[in-house]
Amino acid sequence: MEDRTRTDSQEGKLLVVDGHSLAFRAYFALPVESFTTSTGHPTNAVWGFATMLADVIAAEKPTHMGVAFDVKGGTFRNKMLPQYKGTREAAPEDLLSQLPVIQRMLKALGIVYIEKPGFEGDDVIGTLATMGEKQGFKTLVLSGDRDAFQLIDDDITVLYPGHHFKDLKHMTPQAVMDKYKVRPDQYPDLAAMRGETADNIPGVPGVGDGFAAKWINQYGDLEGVLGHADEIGGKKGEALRDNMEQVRLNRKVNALVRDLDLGVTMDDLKFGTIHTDEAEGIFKELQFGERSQRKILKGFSTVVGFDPSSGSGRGGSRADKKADGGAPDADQDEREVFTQPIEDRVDDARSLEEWAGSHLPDPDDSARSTREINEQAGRLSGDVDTRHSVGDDEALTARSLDDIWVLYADGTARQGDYALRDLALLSRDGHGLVIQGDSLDPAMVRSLQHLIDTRMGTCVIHGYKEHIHLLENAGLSLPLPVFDTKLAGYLVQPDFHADDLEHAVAHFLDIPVRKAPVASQGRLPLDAESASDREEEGSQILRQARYVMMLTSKLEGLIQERRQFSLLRTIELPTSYVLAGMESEGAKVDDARLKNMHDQFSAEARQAQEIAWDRAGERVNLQSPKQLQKVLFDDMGLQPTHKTKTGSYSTNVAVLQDLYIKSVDNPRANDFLGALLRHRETNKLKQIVQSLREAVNPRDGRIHTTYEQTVAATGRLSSVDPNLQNIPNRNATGREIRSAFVPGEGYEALLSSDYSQVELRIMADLSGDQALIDAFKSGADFHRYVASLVYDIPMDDVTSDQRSHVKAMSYGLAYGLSTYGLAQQLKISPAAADVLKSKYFATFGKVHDYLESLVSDAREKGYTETMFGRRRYFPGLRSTRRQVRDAAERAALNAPIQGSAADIMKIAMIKARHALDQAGLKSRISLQIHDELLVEIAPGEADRATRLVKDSMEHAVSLAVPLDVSTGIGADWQLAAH
DNA sequence: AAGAAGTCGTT
DNA sequence: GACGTACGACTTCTTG
Repeated sequence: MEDRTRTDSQEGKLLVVDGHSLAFRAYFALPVESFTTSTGHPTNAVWGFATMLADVIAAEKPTHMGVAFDVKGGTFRNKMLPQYKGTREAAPEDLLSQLPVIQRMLKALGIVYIEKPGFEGDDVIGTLATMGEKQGFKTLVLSGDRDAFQLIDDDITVLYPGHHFKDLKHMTPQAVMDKYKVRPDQYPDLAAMRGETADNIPGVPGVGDGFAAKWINQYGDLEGVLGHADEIGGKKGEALRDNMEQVRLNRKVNALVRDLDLGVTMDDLKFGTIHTDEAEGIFKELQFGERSQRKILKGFSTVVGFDPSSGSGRGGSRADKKADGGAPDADQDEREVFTQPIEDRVDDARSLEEWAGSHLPDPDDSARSTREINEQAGRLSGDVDTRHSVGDDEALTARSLDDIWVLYADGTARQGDYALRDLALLSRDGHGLVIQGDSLDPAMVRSLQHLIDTRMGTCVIHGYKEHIHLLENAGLSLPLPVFDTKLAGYLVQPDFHADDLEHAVAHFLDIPVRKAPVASQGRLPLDAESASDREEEGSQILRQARYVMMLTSKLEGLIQERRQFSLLRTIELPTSYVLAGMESEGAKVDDARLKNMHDQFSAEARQAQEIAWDRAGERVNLQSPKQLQKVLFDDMGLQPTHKTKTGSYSTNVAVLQDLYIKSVDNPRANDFLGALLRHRETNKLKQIVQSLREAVNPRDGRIHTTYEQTVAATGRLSSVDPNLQNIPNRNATGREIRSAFVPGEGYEALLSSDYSQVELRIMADLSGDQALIDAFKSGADFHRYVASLVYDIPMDDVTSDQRSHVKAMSYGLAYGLSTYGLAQQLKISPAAADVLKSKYFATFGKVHDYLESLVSDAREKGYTETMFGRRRYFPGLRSTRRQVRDAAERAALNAPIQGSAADIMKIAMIKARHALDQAGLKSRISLQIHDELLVEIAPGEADRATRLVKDSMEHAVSLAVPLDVSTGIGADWQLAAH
């Protein structure tokens, strides 16, 4: 915390604390699960309160102090405003029970606390602060209640917790001006108009801080604003006029009383004696860790010169420490381990090696290199047997992660451009090394590479794929690490999305975490950064590395418990390696073709727009659902058919097409709808083409997408920046865009290789339904074959309608499709859909049983599992809300099927990459679109590459049915389709 | 500038 | 009263 202590006045420094608001904030900021005694008593509010107070006292060193509390029973405010704090009164029992404990603790620590019946803590605070000021004290008010802002002036500062409890904002007059654009004394005027959700005080609807401030500055104060309410136009003006009474009332309620008779003098607020025994007794009762106790006592004692070490002699600490004495203990009370690693420095290759020698685990017995990826892939050689393991989890698990180190790199990675900033190496003994990317000379790179190659078997990384890119930028290659906390976190909880490392730590370790400042995101050119900035960054990156270390112990346990180690090491990590390669290489596009398409789509969209505008009689924004609603349903008087989630009338294609058909008698509307539909389509295509063009890296004319490996809850990949997994394919016009994807220089063709009906084949395997298995083994047209079974007619007699109905039914199964949905999709009656479904299940009884069992198992266990042990949890299955439950059931039905398909494709990619490398081919995997691989083919390699890729995919796993892969080769992606 | 809502592209 | 999974991206509109 930076030192903001101003020159203290002669009289001293007074700290006034809003006990309730602070306890309240602490309670909600800290997860109660991780702050509970063994007897089940919550302690999070007490702990947060005590540590924050200790911090503030240590940092500000006040001479006098008082804590104010609210008293049970109403105050004068409730009489004016019955709903006042209506929401807050319902404070959870878990919090209320902690308030007396806090008061006991304060007493033991020699701190005065004050309650005044009929008034709030706020009024006590206002009074104390005023008293202090009058007597010449510098005053600090620690409060999480913004009403306190009105007290601020040159001598009174409010310490206000930011979004993260514990980073306190020093609210000075200037800080209030900066944030709210009004003076502190005007703040209550502003708050009266805005309202206060936390206190259940309604403001003027639609008016926030911004508008309130604007008006106050225009008219001077609240009365000025209300006096001129007539002059304020728009909805907000109207709302203001409608709520003048409420606002006046709010203003009365939020004024703090500053002249209560509390019966205390400043002398009473001096620090008393700390009753160490009593305090420690309370801490013990609360089961605070030893470190917490010391920290709290030390904080409070700053001001009275108390030495914590004298009073708290205690039995020996835990015996599981590492040999080298003073090193931080990795296993200590995790919620308060923020001990910064010891930061070491090296500036040449030799000292780097020495550092590694004395701090990192010993080199592995066999030197590793990127070849390990091949060893890993080697384990996948031959068919992987489905039931259901890609490795021996026991054996892998036996490799303990005790002796590990963390490699953490920081930098930017985007669309094929990668820049390493800093690199941190953190050892288990608490020593950390920070190396600036731009300080790496060739000798250091060589040392570093050697260090990495020989120690990757003990290295933990957070995000292997990203690290491959960053290190690649520095000329370093990165073999498989032993563990990846990002991937592990994803396997443990695939639907949790951590935005960053800090978020993941906060989530998995249940601790409050300081958010990394974003300021370092390259806003300043490097040379403009001061030395201290870089230094700050050094400790920053070590802190991140420390987080990775902390995550490792937690996640390792969870992964072992779930037996997902082989999933992580044999599928996910090698997949990262393959993806990194694909991202670096990118996919070549023919920009001339893209430009052509763009011009064409633009022209068509413009044309359609002209017609639409003409028929509408106004220049409606065709991309604004809101404006379209007005034109269609108000002006033209068409009948809306479908509502959106929020209750407005939908204007999506289905509706527009429906309206189009129904409006044959209304040429104006009909023309408009036709033009609108054409505009929708062409404009969308235009956008897609445009975004592709913008994504082309000028360095190589290629598009480098980023595959997200930890986003899709089912285990699939996703593609961003740009998304290359949703390039149009359904109709001819859109499909044209695929012709812009071409082989790059040195390559002669593209190979498209995709699985046919993987998901259905997985269902056949998992359900063991003999009829379905036979259908696949027959080698006949699958859907036709199934239709002939379902309708009990010869294959030759199956009509195209029957075939497509059965096809839709088959796919619908895996999605938990309702008969209603099926009927809609096939445009048949719900009754007919129902008949189809019964016939289908009569034919494939075991499929039905399997799907049922999937859901009931999930309900029982709480999760589903893929063939390779990828889990997904479904809390929604126990929801009392039907809609939520139904959705969860459908997802639970789909997850193991879609997820197993994803597992299989990942294995296939690893194998294909391995096979291509082994054969010494230049051809390379370019894109993955869930069940399709697009491969860039080098001259003369078409046949061999096709065979290797097809084979890798077909033999990724062996199921009860064969995996069928169809391939095609062409001069562009569209021509490669088959 | 950020977020919500609506729409639509893929598998 | 809704009614197929899983995503990413674009635009508008509102709010700040």
